[in-house]
Amino acid sequence: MKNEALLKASCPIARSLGLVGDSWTLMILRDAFSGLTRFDEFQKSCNIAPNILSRRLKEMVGHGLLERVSYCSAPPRHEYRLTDKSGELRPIVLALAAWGNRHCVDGQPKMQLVDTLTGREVTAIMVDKETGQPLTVDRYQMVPGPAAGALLRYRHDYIRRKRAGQTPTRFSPPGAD
Amino acid sequence: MKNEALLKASCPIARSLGLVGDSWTLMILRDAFSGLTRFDEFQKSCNIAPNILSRRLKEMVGHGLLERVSYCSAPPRHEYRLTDKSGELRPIVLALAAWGNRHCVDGQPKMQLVDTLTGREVTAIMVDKETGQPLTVDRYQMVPGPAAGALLRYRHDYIRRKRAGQTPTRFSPPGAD
DNA sequence: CAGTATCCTGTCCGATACTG
DNA sequence: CAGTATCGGACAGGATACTG
Repeated sequence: MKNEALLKASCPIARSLGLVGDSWTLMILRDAFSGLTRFDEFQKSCNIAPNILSRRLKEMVGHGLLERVSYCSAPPRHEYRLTDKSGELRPIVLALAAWGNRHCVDGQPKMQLVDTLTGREVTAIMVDKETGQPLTVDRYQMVPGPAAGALLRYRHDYIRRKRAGQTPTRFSPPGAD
Repeated sequence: MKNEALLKASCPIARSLGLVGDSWTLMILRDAFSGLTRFDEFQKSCNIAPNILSRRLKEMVGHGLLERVSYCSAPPRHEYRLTDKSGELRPIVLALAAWGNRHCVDGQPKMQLVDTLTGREVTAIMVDKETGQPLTVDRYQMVPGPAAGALLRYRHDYIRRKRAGQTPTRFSPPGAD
């Protein structure tokens, strides 16, 4: 899937994936969340080729996921810092780690989320900020917003008909969206 | 990054990315979460080439993310259903959508998470299941677990020294992990 | 409909060498 | 250290045609 195509998509998930739907990017963010900031730290921790890392870091800076900050003038040295934008991805990456521990690891976990105040291992869940309720399928759903395009609306309608049991003719959304 | 390499990695995030660190996979899951189940539904909704979709669906079934269920015998027809494993990714994908709405969309949101009981738009946050506290950086952190390998431990130690101000020699972890 | 089979192209990536 | 430059191979992805 082309990155640029995703970035222009109408669905917010698709657009997000255009920015962070790449394994290297997420691996770099993982390291940044744990405190790494420098080129060779990322390179060795991720075990990524320097040219690839260079390209990725530039893209991420360009997308506002990292900030390139000089911390030494002679010789010139930079570090890559998280931004507010990428900082907000931290819970998502943590959730992915927890999911991986449950489903992709055999035996004991290799990394785990803890409450540093108590040392207790933490189970993270997503909740409605207002009510504190977990985001169950029956109650919480994505629906087309005010700016939704034709494809999004069509899909939502189609699914409602499908759920109602009237499996409709077939899925034939209007042109591009 | 090779998928197989990620799947064998020691870090749970890397392993998760080996399964779902691909844009098409996440796009298909997005559609599955919203209720689509059939080949042509995915194909048209994602606008993905049929051969690619076919490959992806097989991989996902092989990885336990989807289940292929026959719902009609003549002619033979199948649908792809979410599993428990992939169902647990739903909050993560929702969180990604919310992040995308905040940071990757200009103007009004195209899709939004609502409480279907009230119609109110929902802000989703990750919390500690026990305490209900949001996962702030200062209090909640990933640490090496009982089965952590050498690289994971080295990185964690290195970062602690780095945080303590004693920026140590440099990042040179032990060999593979 | 629900896919499979081919072919072709782009590009992502890894390896390596080089530089201020 | 913190990158850049170059090169070749593997593979993902798009288009298209075909089938039960």
